[in-house]
Amino acid sequence: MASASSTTRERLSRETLAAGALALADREGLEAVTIRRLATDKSVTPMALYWHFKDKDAVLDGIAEQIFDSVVLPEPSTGDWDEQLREVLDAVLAAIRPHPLAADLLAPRVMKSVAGLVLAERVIGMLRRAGFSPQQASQTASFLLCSIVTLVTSEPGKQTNLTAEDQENLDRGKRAQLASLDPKLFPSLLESAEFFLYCDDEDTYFARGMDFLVDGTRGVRPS
Amino acid sequence: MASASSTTRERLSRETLAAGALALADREGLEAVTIRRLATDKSVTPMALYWHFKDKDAVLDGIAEQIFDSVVLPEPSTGDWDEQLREVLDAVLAAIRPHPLAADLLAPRVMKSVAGLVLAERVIGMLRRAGFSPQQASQTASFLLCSIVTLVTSEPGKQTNLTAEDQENLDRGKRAQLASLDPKLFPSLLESAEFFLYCDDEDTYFARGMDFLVDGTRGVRPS
DNA sequence: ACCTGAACACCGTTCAAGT
DNA sequence: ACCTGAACACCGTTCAAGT
Repeated sequence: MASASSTTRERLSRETLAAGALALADREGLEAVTIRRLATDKSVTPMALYWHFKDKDAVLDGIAEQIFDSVVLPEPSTGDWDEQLREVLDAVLAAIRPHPLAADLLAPRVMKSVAGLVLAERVIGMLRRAGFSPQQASQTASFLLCSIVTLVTSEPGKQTNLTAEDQENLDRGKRAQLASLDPKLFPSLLESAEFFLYCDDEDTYFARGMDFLVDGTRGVRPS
Repeated sequence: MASASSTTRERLSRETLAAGALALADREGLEAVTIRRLATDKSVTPMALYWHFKDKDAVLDGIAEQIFDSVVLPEPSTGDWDEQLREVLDAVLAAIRPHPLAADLLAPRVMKSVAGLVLAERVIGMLRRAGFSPQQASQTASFLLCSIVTLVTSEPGKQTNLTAEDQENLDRGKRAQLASLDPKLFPSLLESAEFFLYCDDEDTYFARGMDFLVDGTRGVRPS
């Protein structure tokens, strides 16, 4: 009977659809996230999604929301303001790192999920207590989130979702293009050529990024 | 006769098409930049564009190239490395600021135009002389460019291209959403609410952003 | 060299209708 | 409440053909 069929489709829900969308983005990139693709993946008609989401942008909101939900904010510590900032930024980075292909959705959507709001409140509050004005605090907080996204999305070698051989071909092409440059005109570029293609130590890459952000924040801190 | 007609179409060229594409992006955003739209704007068939550009991505490359071309790099000065860095970053910012709706194209395309390569060489060279390793120099340079783009694209109130009234409606909605938050839970967010919607002084906003970037770079500088 | 015409395989979305 | 069918207005792109 129908109930025994292994292909019976379970009911759709906002949550399972959003989870499917995030998984798809992680595997194939944001361009692959389309209403029609999502529908066929769930063996359903495209229009079925419109019951659960207002439009495609709401689906993307759902992806972002899941990532914000995965941020585990540390307990407020007793350290200096810059140590506390570092701990929170580390938590955000940890949540975003698994999703380099979806991270671009986050910055414009902080205010559209409660987890995003909680995160923003946390960072802005910390900056306020560190002496920032409301305006500076909100601007700095938003810049910090954007920067973490930038670190994740522009890590050398991580911006793509190709097969190993396609990746190799693309790398070979870039290497050739760089190698064809005049060494008199582009000495530093040629010297660093390899490091545009891959990142040999991700952890120190991100650690340095975090150092940069905390130092930068210290630099613009009033008085 | 036809030669006297004011509507005679002049010959297409890669340059005029790319200029039209940039102007369109500036006016209506990147989503408006489509092969078909560009074609009808130039009173031509969509397929005509494929003579001048390999595909749509090449059109976007053309937009990015124009912005990179508009960067006027300062003469190498005799100041400290951080002063020189600041001067170059200011030049990049000045070139990107007029194009908030197209700026997202830049970061992945630095290596695809000569102006981009020249810019990258300049920054990486400066960082090398300041003591950065080739790897750190290239990573920092790429992060700096991304950050300038971030400053421009995420300036409060500038992420959109709506009519004045649509903008007001949207702002009213956001204000209402923020105002509905629990003041016990989101005190700092409510305090800064206005500053998510507009930026009262763009110049100091950008100046502080540049301070942040130079201080951050100082912070991660070796030894 | 430069452009057109017709066609294909995709999109998001609306609206009425089914259960 | 939840999903389908048919239709519309868009995309990018290929391929053969015109001048």
